[in-house]
Amino acid sequence: MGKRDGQDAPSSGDRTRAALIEAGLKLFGEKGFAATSTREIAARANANIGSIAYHFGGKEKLRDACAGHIVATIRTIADPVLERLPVPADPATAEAQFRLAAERMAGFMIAGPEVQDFVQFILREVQQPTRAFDIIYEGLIEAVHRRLCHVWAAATGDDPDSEATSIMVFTVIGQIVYFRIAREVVMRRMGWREIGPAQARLIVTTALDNVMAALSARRERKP
Amino acid sequence: MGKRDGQDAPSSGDRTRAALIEAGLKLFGEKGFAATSTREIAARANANIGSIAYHFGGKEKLRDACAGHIVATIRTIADPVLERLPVPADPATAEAQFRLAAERMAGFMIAGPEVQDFVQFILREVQQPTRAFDIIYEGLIEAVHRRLCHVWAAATGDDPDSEATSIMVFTVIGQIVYFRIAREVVMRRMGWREIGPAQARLIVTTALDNVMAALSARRERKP
DNA sequence: GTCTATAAACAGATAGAC
DNA sequence: GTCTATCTGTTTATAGAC
Repeated sequence: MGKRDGQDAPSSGDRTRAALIEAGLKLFGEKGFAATSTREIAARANANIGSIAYHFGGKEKLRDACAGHIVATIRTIADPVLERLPVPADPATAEAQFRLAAERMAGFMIAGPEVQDFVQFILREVQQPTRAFDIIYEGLIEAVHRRLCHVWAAATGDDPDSEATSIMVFTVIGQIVYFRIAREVVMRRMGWREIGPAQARLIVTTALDNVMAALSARRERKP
Repeated sequence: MGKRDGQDAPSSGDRTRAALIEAGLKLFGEKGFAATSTREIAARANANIGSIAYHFGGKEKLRDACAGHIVATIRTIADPVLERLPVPADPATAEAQFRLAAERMAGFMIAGPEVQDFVQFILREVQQPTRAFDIIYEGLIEAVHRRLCHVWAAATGDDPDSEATSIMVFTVIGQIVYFRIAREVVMRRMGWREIGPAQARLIVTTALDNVMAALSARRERKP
């Protein structure tokens, strides 16, 4: 049943299971958990209502499974750079790596439509945490933030575990995440009909200018 | 009936109406619109279920009324500085005013428990706009952002209506708003049990350092 | 494993007594 | 204006046929 390793041909049950997770992810992210009915999820997954109880044991446990799927998918891609790549000792190299990481995160958050479902699901959990939040926090958010703290510290000479460094990194993340959360506000105020590549570039450039200005200021203060 | 001016003693109907708005504001902000039942709202307001239909015409229109109440309440306090106070021509004064505005906004967003219900309600609308979002955007968000753009422009010499200025101001707002939205993430990562005055001070100081560094960098580039 | 039928609880809206 | 009773539809969960 696809439980021994990832090489078996997916069984019918596995396919239904995956379709339910995908549908749940999309709908929970789009409309919220309470506003999404199990009927709607089953319909989108081309499955029946009973299958949610059969495969997961209920609506809430489907949400947990969605969180697990997000963590597993992203870590498959990100683990090499998140856990194994050494933090550069040279400040200039660390700065370049921090810049690159911020750019990647911005691309992920603002533009990339492939992972839009992931981002919306995560943001809802961040704003209103459930058990699914624990899964995402422990499996993803903490690792990303910790990594960024160490790279930032290598670039500035600060202590990677200090409160100041942690908060500083959060302000960087905040600048990026805000444009996803307040997407509608930004579009309306700017008169944009979408946040496409051109708009994302302006946003990322501005945010990175801020980050680099803060980084320089911090380095000058402590030379 | 309290419709002629604001000086009449509030009638029984007015009191029920106000209690329903307050309860709706709180519950919609806390749990979300879909997850909140009209029965729950009526119970919290010490009113009956029928009163929501009678006073507002339904659950959705109660949400609109909540948005209207937020706009009216905040503008009563903020209008003098938002609309009537002239933008300072002197860059140094403008900078000080921008700094003060950012501090106020941070206090409002992060600490102030009096308006916590307002903030949570607004953030939900921002993330998933309904008709209530239109009310808040047009009555509040646009005015605040426009004002900040003009003060920023006076401090830097930039064009207040340029895209660059608008986005720059959004990155400032984003740094502050993020700590409210991702409150749980920050608390968990920092090992904080609350974001009280001491924590808020650290956050605001860090964010303002960033803003001031960006402002200086921008001014040096264009002297 | 899939799918249908149904149970039991709950939703929002409304009619009508007071 | 308040409050109760009730209508109509929807919700999740489950039992059981296939």
